[in-house]
Amino acid sequence: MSPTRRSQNLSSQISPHKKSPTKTPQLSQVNTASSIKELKTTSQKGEAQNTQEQKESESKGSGNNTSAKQNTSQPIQQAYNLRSTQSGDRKKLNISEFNPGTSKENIREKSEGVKANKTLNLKSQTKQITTKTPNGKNVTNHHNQNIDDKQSYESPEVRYRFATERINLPRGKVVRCSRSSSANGSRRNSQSPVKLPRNMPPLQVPNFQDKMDYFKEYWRLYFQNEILVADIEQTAHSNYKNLKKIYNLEDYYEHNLIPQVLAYPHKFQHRINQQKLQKQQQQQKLIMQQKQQQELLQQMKSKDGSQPQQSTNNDQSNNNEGSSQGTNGNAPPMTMSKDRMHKRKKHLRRTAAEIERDFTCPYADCGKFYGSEGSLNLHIKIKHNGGNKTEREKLAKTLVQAYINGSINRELDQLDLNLPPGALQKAVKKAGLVQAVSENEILRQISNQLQVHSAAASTIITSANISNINPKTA
DNA sequence: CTGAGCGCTAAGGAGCTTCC
DNA sequence: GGAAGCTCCTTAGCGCTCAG
Repeated sequence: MSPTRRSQNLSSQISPHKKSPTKTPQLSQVNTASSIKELKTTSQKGEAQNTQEQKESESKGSGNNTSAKQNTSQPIQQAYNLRSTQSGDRKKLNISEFNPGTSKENIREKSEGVKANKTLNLKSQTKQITTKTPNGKNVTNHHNQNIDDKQSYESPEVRYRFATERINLPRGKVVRCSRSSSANGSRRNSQSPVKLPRNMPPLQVPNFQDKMDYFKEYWRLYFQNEILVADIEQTAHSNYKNLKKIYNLEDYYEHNLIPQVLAYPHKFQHRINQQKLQKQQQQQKLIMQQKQQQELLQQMKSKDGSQPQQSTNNDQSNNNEGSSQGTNGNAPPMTMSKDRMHKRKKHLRRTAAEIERDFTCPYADCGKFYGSEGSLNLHIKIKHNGGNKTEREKLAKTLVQAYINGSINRELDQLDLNLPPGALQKAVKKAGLVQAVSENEILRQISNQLQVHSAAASTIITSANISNINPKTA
C-alpha cells in the first residue's frame, strides 16, 4: 500500500473524532509532552463549548433542530459525494446516509420501501438527480440509462473496451455508519464505502479560527500518522518474521528432528561430534587470522600507522560475522517434513489488509490495483482483452515498427488486442525511438482505424437485421 | 544443460448476494 | 441472522521458452 493511500485511510478513520486545537503547535514542537497537554486542554475546552452550543440549539426549538441535523449530516454527505466522485462510475455502491435524527416513522417507511429490494440498488437512484432551479423549485432529471449505455457502447473509443463490473477498493478494515448495514461483525465490508460506527455521537461543525494555520496543522497530523503507521508496519513485519521462524522451527522439530533422533540416535551422535570438531577448527582459524592481522598491524605501525586501524577493525568485524554465519551454516538444513512436501501445501495467504497493492491497472476508468504483477496481468487479460504480457509487448513492438515503415493501417486491420496505455511508449523506449515516434500519433491513427472498423461493423449489422426482417430481399 | 522468466491452472481465502 | 452459493483475487506448483 502506498503511504499516501495509507494515510488517507487512517485519516479518514481518525477524522470523525478529531477536534481542532485552538493553538497552532509548530512542527518542531511535535514530540514534546507540553504540546500533548496543550492539545488535551484545548480539546476539553472545545468539548465544553460544543456541549454549551448543543444545549442552546436544543432550547431554541425544533426548527433549529432540523438545521442542526442538516449540519451534522453535511460532512457525511460531503464525504459521500467525494467518495462517489472518486469512484467514478462504480456500479455497486452500498451506502445509505446516516442521519442521527431520523425518527422511527422514517425508519419504518424506509425499511418498507427497501423491503422489496434488500440490497440497495443505486443504479436507479443515481439516475434520478434532483436539482434546484433559480426559482427554488425542485426539478428531477430522469436520465435514460439505456440511451446512455447505448451511446457509450456505440462510441468507437469504448467499443473495444470491456466494461468492468466493479472496482476493488483497498481492502482494509472500514468503519460502519449505516443503520441498515450489519454492524455485527459480518464479513461484507471490504469493498463497501467508508462507513461510520453505529454508536458514534453526532458530528459537530468545528469552530474554525482565523488565527489557526490549518494547513500546518494538517501536515503535522499527517506526519504523525505516517510515523505511527511506519511503526505499526515495522512491528507487524517483525512479528510476522518471528512467527515464520517459530513455525519453521516447530515443523522441523516435530516432523524431522525428533523422529530421526528416535529412529537413528547413532547418526546424531556422529553429527554432534562432527559439529564439535568443525567448531574447534573454526576457532583455530579465527585465532590464526587474528594473529596475522596483529602482525600486519604492527608492520604498518612501524611504517606509517594511522589508517589501518579502521580497516583491521572492519576486517575483524567481518570475520566475526563470517564466523557467526559459519556456525549458523553448520546447522542442518531445515527442510519441510516429507508428508508436507508431498501433500499439496496449504496456502498461507496474506489477508486482504496485509496485501500491498502497488500494481495499478493502466487502463483509464478502471483504477484497480493488485498485489502482484501476475495478478495484474491476469486481470488485464481477462477484463480488458489485453492479452498476456508477451503478447502485449510483441504487439506494441510490431505497431511501432509498422508506424516507422508506414504500414500501420495494415497492422491495425489485424489488431485484436486492447493495448493498455503506456504499452506503446514502452515499446518505443525499448526500440530507442523516443524522439522519432510519439505514442499519441500512433494512438490517433489507431482511433481513426477503429472508427472505420466500427462504421463497417454497424453497416454489416444493419444489413443483417434487414435481411432477418425481409428474408426474401436477402 | 541450466536457471531465470513467464503463463496457466488449481486450490483456497475473503467478501458479497441470495435465500430461508 | 446465518448458511449456501457465487465471484474475485492471490498463491503454489508445474510446464514451457529462451538466453547464457
